[in-house]
Amino acid sequence: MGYHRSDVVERAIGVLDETGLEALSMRRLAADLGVQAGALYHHFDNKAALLAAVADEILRRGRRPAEIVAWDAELHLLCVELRDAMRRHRDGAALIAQVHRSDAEALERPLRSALERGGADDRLARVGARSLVRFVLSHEDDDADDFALGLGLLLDGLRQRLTTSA
Amino acid sequence: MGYHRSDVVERAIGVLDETGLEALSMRRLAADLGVQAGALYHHFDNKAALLAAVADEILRRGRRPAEIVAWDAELHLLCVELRDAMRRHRDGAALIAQVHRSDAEALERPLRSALERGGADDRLARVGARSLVRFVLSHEDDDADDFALGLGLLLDGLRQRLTTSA
DNA sequence: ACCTGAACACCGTTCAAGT
DNA sequence: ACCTGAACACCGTTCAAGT
Repeated sequence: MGYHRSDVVERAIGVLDETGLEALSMRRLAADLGVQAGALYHHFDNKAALLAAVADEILRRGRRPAEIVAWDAELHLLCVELRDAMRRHRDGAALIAQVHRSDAEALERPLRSALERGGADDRLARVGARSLVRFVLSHEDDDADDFALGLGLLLDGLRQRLTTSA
Repeated sequence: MGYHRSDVVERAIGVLDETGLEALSMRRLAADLGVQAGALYHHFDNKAALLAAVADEILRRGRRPAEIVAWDAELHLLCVELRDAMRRHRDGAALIAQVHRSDAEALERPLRSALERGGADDRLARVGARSLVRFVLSHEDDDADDFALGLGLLLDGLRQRLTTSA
């Protein structure tokens, strides 16, 4: 009766939604799966690796199909996509923020690409992508209008530096 | 031989600097003070209250004298002050961010005042202050130039909404 | 008033031993 | 290959009992 890595991840998402990030312990998850806590270490090096896999899966499920839009509209879409994905699960933002701390690259790359497409140099692309991702991760609880307003501040700041009056 | 609330806070800051937030446990702190862990609960309701007192003290020590400057310069100064205070201690940003989650008001109030002075309505003042505080708290590790650039994005976005072409 | 000692109900992680 | 059982080294919090 094989149970696989993906089963662990799915059950972890279940525990997350039911009881929150704080209660998502290796022991609790193992009990939920009907195994000893130690057994999980055959599938994941440690808890951080498990949480990274959970965050990955949540983001994967939230991915939208590619569209061809202007660079600033693309940034907006990517931020909304991230926000929606993390809000689909209890403590989703806290989880993704935690994982993001040790792997910022994955989350920021698509935003950096959009910024470079908009004419940003390396530094502005890096700083802009980072600011946007962190903005989204830290505003999970805000209502949609406040989120849009705050995001607009950053996007306007970026437009001001990138728009070649045309 | 009385030891007081303030002694606990000061030793907690010591432990923070020496070993980081993760190692700052009630047990570790108590051992450092030469008492049992339970004794700390005579001075603080729980760990969260202790951490709040520590964050308070760190911010208090970082406070600058009041100056009379333009609203946007004030925002800049407040953000730099917060950044400097939190960077003075190991995991300072993580600690202050944690405390900020359950008491956003205290940290955001001075920024909101500056924004209102600049002509912001309630909503823009609230959203702007929140975005700025969260920006600062999430960029502890960045170098000063990247911080200034990211902060500039937000400030420009705010100026664009508040400057009455004069 | 303040503290000890001891308990309660947890953690993440490791690892010999089993199948 | 995968899991159990048990251990190791921790947590935050409570509370009767002591001074």
